[in-house]
Amino acid sequence: MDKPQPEHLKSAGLKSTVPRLNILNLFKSGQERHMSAEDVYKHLLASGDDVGLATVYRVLTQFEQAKLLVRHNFEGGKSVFELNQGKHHDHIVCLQCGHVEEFYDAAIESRQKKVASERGFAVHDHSLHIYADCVRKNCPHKR
Amino acid sequence: MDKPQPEHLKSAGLKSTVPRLNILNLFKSGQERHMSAEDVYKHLLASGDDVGLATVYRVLTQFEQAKLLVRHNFEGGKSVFELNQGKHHDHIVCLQCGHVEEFYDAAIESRQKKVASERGFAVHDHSLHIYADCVRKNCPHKR
DNA sequence: ATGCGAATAATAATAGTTCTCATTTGCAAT
DNA sequence: ATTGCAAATGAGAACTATTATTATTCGCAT
Repeated sequence: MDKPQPEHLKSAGLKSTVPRLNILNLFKSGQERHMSAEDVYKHLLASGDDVGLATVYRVLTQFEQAKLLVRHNFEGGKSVFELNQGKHHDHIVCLQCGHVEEFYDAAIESRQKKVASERGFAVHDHSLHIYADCVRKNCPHKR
Repeated sequence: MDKPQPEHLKSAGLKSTVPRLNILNLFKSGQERHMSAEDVYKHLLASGDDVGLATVYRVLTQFEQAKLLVRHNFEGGKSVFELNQGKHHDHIVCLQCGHVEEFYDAAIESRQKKVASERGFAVHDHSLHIYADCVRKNCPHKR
């Protein structure tokens, strides 16, 4: 269906290889927005692309450095990645079903900058995760 | 020097044992505010208290559940604990020296609640970590 | 087509944490 | 004070996520 798009890899200084294209396309396909290394590995195997788990880890890290992906460290120890679409956002994670919802709040962002600069810090980065339950009895995000 | 204070353990429904008292007192001593399991383990061994690493992990988790301690998952994968002193706060972590500074911003807190409730989530918890550099050339928080 | 440096796959190794289970301990009831 | 027993501990094995090692393979400029 969708052809590989090596331009993004080349412009990131990465030579275009089969595993890299497969991983990038998996994220671009939009099937699942947030995936761990294990998730990516399983998706690729399931769709017949033979790949090594170590390669998945390496490529995800490279993509993070190339700013193609963003890494998140949610509770639970494992890193989760998502396509970097330019617009920063924070996350609400449902503790019942694991569903991740994104949000952006300008007021929160600007207060953070203020707090940090008042204390003499130059902000690199931040992570804001709200851990919550879907309110309704039948959690709408069952997996 | 400082006597054990079993009241806190009892009221948390935990029977007062030697390792638990030692760990609680270590945090209360205030020497170091933020410690990983490994940190706690080393401190205890260094002060002559023989303890098992598995016990440290177990007790830290129990103390978290009993709300005696708060767990933080900063970048880097390992959990860090601090004494729960009632007042919630967020953290700025200096990427140069690892120093952790605490802050509280009412505006950020209330915006978070608003964002979550608008989306039908009941907030359990949140974590906000700002990763930054101390602005000055000579980072004031050298370790 | 071919050669070389980079990338890969398989596997071993590591770090952080949890589990298992035999032994010990806290403490309530004698 | 002793005893009994459930709960807690310690030692090490096991587990999970991730990184390192290395021989083989691949992308791509020539």
